[in-house]
Amino acid sequence: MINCSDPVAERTIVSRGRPKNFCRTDILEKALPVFWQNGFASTSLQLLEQATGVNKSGLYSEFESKDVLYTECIRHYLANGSSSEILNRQPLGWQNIEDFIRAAYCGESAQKGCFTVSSVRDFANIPDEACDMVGKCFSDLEAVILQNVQAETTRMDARPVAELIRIFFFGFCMELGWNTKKATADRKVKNFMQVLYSL
Amino acid sequence: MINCSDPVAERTIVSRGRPKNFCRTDILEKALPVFWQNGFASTSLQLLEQATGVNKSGLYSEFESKDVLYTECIRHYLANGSSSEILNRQPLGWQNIEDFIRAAYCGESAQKGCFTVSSVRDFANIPDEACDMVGKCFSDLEAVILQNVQAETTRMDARPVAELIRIFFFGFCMELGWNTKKATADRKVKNFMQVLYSL
DNA sequence: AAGATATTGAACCGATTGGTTCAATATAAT
DNA sequence: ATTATATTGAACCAATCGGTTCAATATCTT
Repeated sequence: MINCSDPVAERTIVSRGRPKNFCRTDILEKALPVFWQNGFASTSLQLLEQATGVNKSGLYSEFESKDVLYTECIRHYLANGSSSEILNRQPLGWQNIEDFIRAAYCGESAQKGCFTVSSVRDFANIPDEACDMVGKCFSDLEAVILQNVQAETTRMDARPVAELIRIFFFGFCMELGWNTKKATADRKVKNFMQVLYSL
Repeated sequence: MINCSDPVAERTIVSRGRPKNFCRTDILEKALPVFWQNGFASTSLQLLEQATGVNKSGLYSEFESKDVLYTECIRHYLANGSSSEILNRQPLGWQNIEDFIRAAYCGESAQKGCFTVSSVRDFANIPDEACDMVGKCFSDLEAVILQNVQAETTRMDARPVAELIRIFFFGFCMELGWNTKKATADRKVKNFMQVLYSL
């Protein structure tokens, strides 16, 4: 069974022997939603085996522990899965902010919200390295939000506005795990943007 | 060792025999911060024994399972621990909103934020009854927030403003588990209230 | 076919999980 | 002292946890 998108692409040299059937990236992308939905502690190796289709032996040949696998999921999400690149689109401004927030529930992903926001609740249980990465992600996020705010004209200082947006985004993502109705989410975003326009 | 505030008070009749050394409420109040900090899955019975000072046998004589203990913690928190009664103070208005948000980190509790908000991340693992109670709590919360908003004069409709406040509160509580500096929290609340005044 | 590599399944490990049972003991009223 | 109740600690239980090891097999190159 071939469940790897392109495992050969990750092989540094063409060697003889049985070719790899899965690659690191595939495992990460299949393990991530499991961590996302269940949280770190409630995600057993059994669940990870089922989700990735890779045996426990295989998982441990690729990752040295469950901790490392989780950390690498975070790293991969930050590098590829998050929607923060939306905030770099030109021109900077409110539209980017709105698109970014909407991406939390309008993407193709089955999971709603933001993996890093959800991971905050696991900070007591996950590796320090994962916490550090998420923390850095948050400050980076506020920085790029700030740039978009500064591109608009506001009566209030841009910095507190950027902070408000980040906090709203946090709460908004949390509620997406709770109330997943798209119409509700649409209304919240629309109202929030109205607030931003008036600041 | 007497670690019960008033166990006798809960006894319906004065019976002979050894008096109770602990009471239900004491256990709930000591177990709650453990659940709060670690989440449901990572809170083992061993941790609960240590925190409550009550043997596993004693815990199971009082609660039929870990699920029930958790559910009762939620119930007790909603009835006694939350700060939502602040929102009923007269006169209704912005001051209540501000006091309520501030209570999330200015109380005497060691835990910052809101237990029910934190519990959202455990929805995949906790009993349905607990989820239902928390869900009802949220709609109740928004209703009473709305009353306070309606007591003020705003250009925007009161309902979206109330919703914004609840979402902000969610995100704010999440960040309290992440950044616990009081000065930071003070600034966030101050800025948010400025936003509310302008709506 | 031979050699090299990838992957699996199963067996195993010690520790811990939530949960049960019960004898022993402590503390009260009678 | 007797009786009734509360509480403990320890011994269990089956199941699961994260983690390791390895023989067997599958799939490639040569």
